[in-house]
Amino acid sequence: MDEQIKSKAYDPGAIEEKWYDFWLRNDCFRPSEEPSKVAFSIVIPPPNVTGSLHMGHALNATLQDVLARYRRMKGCSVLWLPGTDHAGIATQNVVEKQLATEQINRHTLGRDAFIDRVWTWKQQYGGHIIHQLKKLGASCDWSRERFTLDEGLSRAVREVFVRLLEEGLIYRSLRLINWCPRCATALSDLEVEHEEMHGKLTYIRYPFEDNSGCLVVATTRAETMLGDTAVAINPKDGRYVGHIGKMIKLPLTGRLIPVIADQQVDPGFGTGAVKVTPSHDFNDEAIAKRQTPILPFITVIGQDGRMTPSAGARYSGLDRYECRKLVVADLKEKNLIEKEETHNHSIGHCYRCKTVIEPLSTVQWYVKVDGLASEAIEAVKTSQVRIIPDGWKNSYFSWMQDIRDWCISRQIWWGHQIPVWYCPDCKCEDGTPQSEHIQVALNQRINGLREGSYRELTAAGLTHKEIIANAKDMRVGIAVKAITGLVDPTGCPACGSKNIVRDPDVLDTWFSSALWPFSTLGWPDETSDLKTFYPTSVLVTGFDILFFWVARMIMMGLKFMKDVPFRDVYIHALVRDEKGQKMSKSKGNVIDPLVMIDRYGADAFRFSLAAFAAQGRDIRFSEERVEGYRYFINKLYNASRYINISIEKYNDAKFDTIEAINEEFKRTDKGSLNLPERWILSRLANAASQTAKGLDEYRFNDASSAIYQFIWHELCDWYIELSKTSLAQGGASSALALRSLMYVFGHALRLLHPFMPFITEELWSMYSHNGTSISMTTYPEGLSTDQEAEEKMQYIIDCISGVRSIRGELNISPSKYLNAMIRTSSRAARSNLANNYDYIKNLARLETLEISDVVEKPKGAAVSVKTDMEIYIPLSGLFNVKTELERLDKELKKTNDSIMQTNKKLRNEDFISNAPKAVVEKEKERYDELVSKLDKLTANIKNMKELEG
RNA sequence: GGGCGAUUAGCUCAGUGGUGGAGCGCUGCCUUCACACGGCAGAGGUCACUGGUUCGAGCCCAGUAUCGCCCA
Repeated sequence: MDEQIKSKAYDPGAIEEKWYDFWLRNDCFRPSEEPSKVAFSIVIPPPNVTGSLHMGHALNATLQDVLARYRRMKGCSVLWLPGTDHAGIATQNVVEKQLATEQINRHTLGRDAFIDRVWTWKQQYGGHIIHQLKKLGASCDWSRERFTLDEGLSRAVREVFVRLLEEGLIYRSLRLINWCPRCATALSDLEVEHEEMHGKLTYIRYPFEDNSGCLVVATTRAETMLGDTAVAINPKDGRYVGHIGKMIKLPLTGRLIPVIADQQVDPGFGTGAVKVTPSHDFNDEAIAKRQTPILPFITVIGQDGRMTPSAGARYSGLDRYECRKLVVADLKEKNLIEKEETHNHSIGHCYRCKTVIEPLSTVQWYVKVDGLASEAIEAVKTSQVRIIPDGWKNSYFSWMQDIRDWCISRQIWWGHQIPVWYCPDCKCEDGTPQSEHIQVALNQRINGLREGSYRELTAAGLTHKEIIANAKDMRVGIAVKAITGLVDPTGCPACGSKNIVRDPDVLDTWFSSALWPFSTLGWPDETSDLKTFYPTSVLVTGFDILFFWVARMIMMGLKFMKDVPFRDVYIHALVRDEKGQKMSKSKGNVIDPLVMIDRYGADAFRFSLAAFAAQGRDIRFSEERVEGYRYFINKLYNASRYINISIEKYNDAKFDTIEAINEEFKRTDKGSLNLPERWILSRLANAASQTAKGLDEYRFNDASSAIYQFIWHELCDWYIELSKTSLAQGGASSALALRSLMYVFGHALRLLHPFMPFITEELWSMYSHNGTSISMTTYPEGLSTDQEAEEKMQYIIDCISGVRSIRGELNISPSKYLNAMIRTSSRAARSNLANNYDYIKNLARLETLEISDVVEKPKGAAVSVKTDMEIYIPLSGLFNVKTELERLDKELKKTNDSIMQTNKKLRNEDFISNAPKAVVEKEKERYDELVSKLDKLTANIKNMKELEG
């Protein structure tokens, strides 16, 4: 026997790596080439290349692996494609921090050198998370691993961008966007998190130009008043209508601004008069654009979050919050502050760095999404894409229905640079040279200039090359025509100039992620992978990226593949700590999956995650549960030990292979088996169908609990105990029990394999079998249940439990063997009991057992009353009659309550006439059984009382 | 402000109109021959509240309360 099996406790650490290597060596994770097999594919939600495995990834990967292994065993050609995304802002941040320790920044380094640095970093540290997935047992096809900045994926991005641009679905626009002053880039609406903050509402007096008094406006951002270009009131607000058209002399600046009317002004907010800062507030921008002519935009806060020269000399250069304090102080001094109130309002923060975002007016690239979105809505409405659980459909629809155009340009360097060039030598439509609209900031002062338009720089003597080499940033006005193409242009197609400049921005990382389900399969080439595996079968992900990613993949898939990217979307819960709080580094409540694996083994950890994965919103993760499943594994391990030990002890000849035994059972007439074997085979069939059903419906908790219940509470608690009797009998009985153990246990291992790949492989390897790996075997299906065996066995179990119950409640030691008498009037029941005589005797620990329809009630016997069975245990003098009476009384009361309940139903004519016939019949049967039980209990209590008396 | 969800045993949670479940914890007995990471037996419930629909409601509907999430 294997040395390891002699140990009483299972040690996961010792074997997991061994089996993972084994699977890789045997190519277990590659899709099968057999054309007859049904394709099943999953693309992994690409984790951030800077990331390391957290609980969310672990849950996500576990569920995918369970599905992948399950489908593989079901005979599919399974592709689970792994990879990472380049995480533009996050990765750039990491490398910039590294540079800062060397006292340099990306501008001193230059764009190309900086990008080289990021690649170097990526080779060294990136994708760490991918290797961590292996610890979890993930059965990804590593030969197909992808990265969003790979050559192939970049080609897909280029193709999509160019086509959308040519179709007019990608365009540039000057408008307010969410700007993160720390990351120094634009963000999409989704990348802004709104958070309720305590703030102050400052009431400022705005004097009329004609000295006819003041209008009081309320604001939470006093510093923006420097950029006000109007005061707005609601045209229906009687308090103010008379003021419309009057001019206000804006304090601290002296600028004259009008009082205007706008429908959207809420008369209930503040004083009902609001200041309008079109350059720094989304609502104000809308108000400004509704006016004719539109209101002026004055930008007083710059991209660095500091005040611009337009804010006035006193404030220019100040941080926006410093400036707020100074503005309020200055206004106070002039007695222009009416009051300050505390005020809660929600403020947008950068989702990466949590800096308060600043709405800024800039030119950015957008995807026009309304058309794409309506098709994507249709795909879900018609169930071309199923969202599971379908409660998420509502969120999806409501977001998609009022979706706004997607800002895709980012002012960073790490990512897919926008494939657009501009020609400074051409003219705009209005006749101005395009070079005037190309604004360049230089790294250093050259020829006396630090920045200027391309035209100014060339006028100052700079060459095109010098400009490109020293450009720190470049902003191109929307009047300038975009040049694009699938290959980089070498000159301007209109004028032939070679002096073209490339748009410096890169695309939002989610732009490339949106293409993931087809770009990873080789698109735009028509590869065989694409043909075989697209659309993918299921996407497994968390709801936090439903909009960021899932919705966008559906849009892009429909647009470019003319088909949905996946048939099913299974949305799993978020993992929280046991108090229900989000795990975060700052709270210090993060549980590291690798620590869990280290402590309890990957199998126990995976099983916990699957068992936790009920279809809900969140999971409260508890380490205790993991520990519990480690105990389960130990139980399984010891069951295997028992079987191994038994094979050695009772089978001198070489034991058959698992496959041979499976074949043998296929041919065996079930009627020839003993009851325990028939029963456990039936229960196995039940467990197999429950487990498969759970997995088919993405009910991972149901699937895992079905197999758990079967292995522990049916196989171990009952069948293994029953088998000891058979084994001890020797001969045919023993041989049959051994084979049954092997058959059932082998099936249980296969059912469990998708959840617990390591232990099942380890145990599988200890038995003789033909194939290489359990992961290459087939998933049990088509097993049949045996109703008769289940009923008969239940009767035996009730009988054994009845004896144990008496023993337990009267505190009789298991070491004491008892004498029992069973009375039942049913001949079939008596024959069932007689046929299973030894099992009952051994499991109930009986010295003698008498079965009859006319048992004389012994004096001083404890009794257990079942529906059509009474069990007597003569214990004269060994037990307290009073205790026993109490026990019976309790049972009597319970039975009585049930009778009342049932009787009430049966007396109800509406129930009899309206309920389904089967339900009524069942209820009647139940009533009869209960009454019979009550009679017996009453008789026994009477008997007992006589004894007492 | 709009929307979604939750409320079931001490705790964490399943529950699909027809006899309320699991894991952990708790109590008692037991070193029993695969496993004390174990076995056996038990205790523990106003299914948040109020109404309604139904022969029948933890489940469906309406409202209330509390908590949570998403969007603005």
